[in-house]
This record gives sequence, C-alpha cells and structure tokens, in this order.
Amino acid sequence: MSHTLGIRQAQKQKTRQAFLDAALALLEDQSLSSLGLREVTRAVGVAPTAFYRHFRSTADLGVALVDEALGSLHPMVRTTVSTAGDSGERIARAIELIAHHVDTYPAHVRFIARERHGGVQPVREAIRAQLVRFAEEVKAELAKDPEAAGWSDDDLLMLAHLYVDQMLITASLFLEALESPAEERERVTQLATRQLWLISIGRSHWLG
Amino acid sequence: MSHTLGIRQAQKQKTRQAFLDAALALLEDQSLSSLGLREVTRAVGVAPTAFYRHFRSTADLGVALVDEALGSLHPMVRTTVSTAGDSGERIARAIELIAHHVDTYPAHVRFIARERHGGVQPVREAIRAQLVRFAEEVKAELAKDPEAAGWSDDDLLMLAHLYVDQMLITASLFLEALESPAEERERVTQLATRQLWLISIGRSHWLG
DNA sequence: TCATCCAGTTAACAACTGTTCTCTGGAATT
DNA sequence: AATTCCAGAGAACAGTTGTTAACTGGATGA
Repeated sequence: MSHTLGIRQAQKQKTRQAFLDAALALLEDQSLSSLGLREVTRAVGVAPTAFYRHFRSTADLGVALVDEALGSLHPMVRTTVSTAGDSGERIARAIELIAHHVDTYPAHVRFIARERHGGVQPVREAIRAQLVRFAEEVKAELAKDPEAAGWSDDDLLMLAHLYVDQMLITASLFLEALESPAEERERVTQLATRQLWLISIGRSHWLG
Repeated sequence: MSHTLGIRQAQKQKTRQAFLDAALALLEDQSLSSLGLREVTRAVGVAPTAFYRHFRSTADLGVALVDEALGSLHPMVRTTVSTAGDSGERIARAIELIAHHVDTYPAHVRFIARERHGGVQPVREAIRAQLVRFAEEVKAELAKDPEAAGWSDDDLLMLAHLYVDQMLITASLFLEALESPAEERERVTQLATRQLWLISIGRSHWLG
C-alpha cells in the first residue's frame, strides 16, 4: 500500500512541515488571527508566494495544525480511558499521561487551548469536531465498564464531555506551570487528581 | 463622596467607553492580538493619536475590558452560590443566571473565553487573577454550607475551581448556541444541569 | 480676565501587509 | 530525448500599520 514518494512530493511535504513548525513557534506569543502569511514564510526562509502552494490562507494552515495536534491523539485517549486498575490508579495514570504530553508537545497544547475559542471560525470548528470525536470515543470506552450498567446514552456522553473538558483544563494548567519549579507542578497534579476523584465519586453514585 | 465630574472629565470617560465598546464589537470575529489601534479609532470616529490619551496599547485596552467584563460580576457569583434551597433548585438557578448573563452580555463572555488563553500575556494574567478571586469567593460561600463540615481548605478550593471552570464552560456553550433554536439551548441547559448534578453528588460523598 | 491645561487633530514617517502576474529550473512523464 | 509539470522566486501593487511631532481650541483654576 505504501508508495515511495517522488523527490518532488517529498520536498513539498518537507516544506509544508516547515510551515507548520514555523507557525507553531510563532504562535507561542500571539493568536492565529494575527499571524501573517509573510511572517511565516520569513521564518521558513522562503518567498511569500510559496505559501500559496501549500495553503489558501493562514486559517487553512490553522486547520492543518489542528489535525497535527489532535489527529494522532485518539489512540492515546482510548487506551488511557480503558486502562485496567482501580479508579485511583486510572486517574493517576491519566494525569501522568497528560503531563507527559504537555512536556513533549507544549506548542501543540498551547495552540489548541488558545484557538479553541479563538478568532478564526474554521479553526474553532475543526477543534470542536475533534473534541466531539474524543467525547464519543471516551463514551464508547466508558460503556464497556461494568460501572456503566444502567446508564443512558445521554448520561454517558455527558460524563464523557466532562472528562474531555477536564482533560483540557488540566493540560492548560500543566502548560502554565511548564517553567515553574517541581513544587508547583506537583500542586497542579494534586489539584487535577482530586477533581477527577470527585467526578469519579459522583459517577459511582449517579444511579440511585 | 460622589463628585460631579467636570465637562472635561465627563467627555473623556465617554470617549474611553466608546473605545471599549468599539473594541468589544470588533473582537467578535478576531483576537485581541490582531486588533489594531487604528482599527479601533476608525470605529469610534476619532483620530488615531487620540487612542494614546486613554491607553498605552491595545493590550492595555484589553486589561480594561477584563475589568469591565468580570469586575462587576463578583456580587452575582456570591449570591448565586449562597442561594437557599436544595441542590436541584440551586443548580437550576445558577444555570439560569449564566444563560441570562450570556444573553445580556454576549460580547463580554466571548472576550473572556477567547482571551483567557489568548496571545496577550497581560490580559491572560488579568483574567486569571479575576478567576482566582471568583474561586476564593466561591470557596468562602461553600465553607458556610453545613455540607462543608470536615472539608479541608485545600479541598474546598479544589471544588470551587471546579465550579468556576464549569461555569465558564457552560457560558461558552450558551454563547455558541446564541443564534440556535430554543431546542439546542435546552440541550445545553440539560447537559450543564446534569454535569453540575454529578459534581454535587461527588461533593456529598467526598468524605468517607 | 488671563494663563494653563489637555483631549483630540493634522501630517508625515518607515515598515509592513496580502495578492497578482511573470518567470525559472529541475523533476516527472511520455 | 523531448515535453509537460509545478514548487518556489522575483518584482510590483495599493493599503495598512504604530508612532512621532507640532498644533488647536475649549474647559479649568488663579
């Protein structure tokens, strides 16, 4: 199924990736709606007009960044939710995974948090669509759990959205604490753990 | 204590308010980091240089907008949390209040949601500071409740932050559904109600 | 009444923006 | 070997941006 790309296609993808990387770096201290096309090409070291060979606009680039940041995250979420163990272990493992992901891809996380409610509509919609997918996947995993017996589909999806939002809030907190001392990062871990713990208590007493 | 402003000061405040209003309108479909100084003065109908009589920069204007959007909200939050009645009534009343606030000040809510993680650091910090205040106030109200007996300060603050974040999530959902049919708005109400309900269940079983 | 103050104006600046059209040189196809 | 293709370059466009300096004229306070 895999086909070795020609020299031409390979070089094009390389340049395209350079655009994505440069944009992500530039977006560390500004929003997508203020990101200029020339600004990006300058950072890549390429002529302004080359931009159009890859994207229609910076909004288009933004949508591509959403796919890069969230597209490859679905397997991780599925396995995280479906991990075995008691509630405490699962919560600790989930938060650990979030913290690690923020450490590894801080710029991606920042981009998603920033543009989720940002000024560029197509990007907002792309993020929303991905988060809806996450919620549906989490719901599917939750449904497998024996604890979900007696739960309606609506309630499962409600809980799934709560988890997804909480995941984003936690990621955002870890991001803010990226340059902070270990003590502060530990504080965030404790906070997120107890919040998830409280939700899990609410979950186990939902019926009756 | 109140002193009638001179004609001069009164006119200045009027212009200043015109800047805030115009900026808020322009920020409906862009982020603060892309808001131009000239863009705002053009909307107000005033010379570009007049801007500097009121603000150092658009970031400065943004901080002023944070105060306008959140500064006057504290009394409302306090009374909402401390309202009498059983859990169900309090939750319904809180969500009703949020929905009404989003209807009344949609631009303010959009601004806060957008710039909370936006590209302008001073504005992010101003919002964060206000949200911390909200959490502390909610915590103080929660502490009065007999249900809070046996809770540590840390746990109360943890719960307060959970409530504040949930409030923002709900407000953002209502905002997205502003132009939607009543059916969709009802869906949001149902979702937010059950999420708050689950949290309140977790709260009541937190100890033991 | 007269001098001071100051919100807003006017003009000008270099620097920047997105987009168009034309061109080039090497890869891809025949 | 000859032809087509196409990622990127180059130049030019009309508009825009933030910031400066020097100004005007009505409100203010002595």
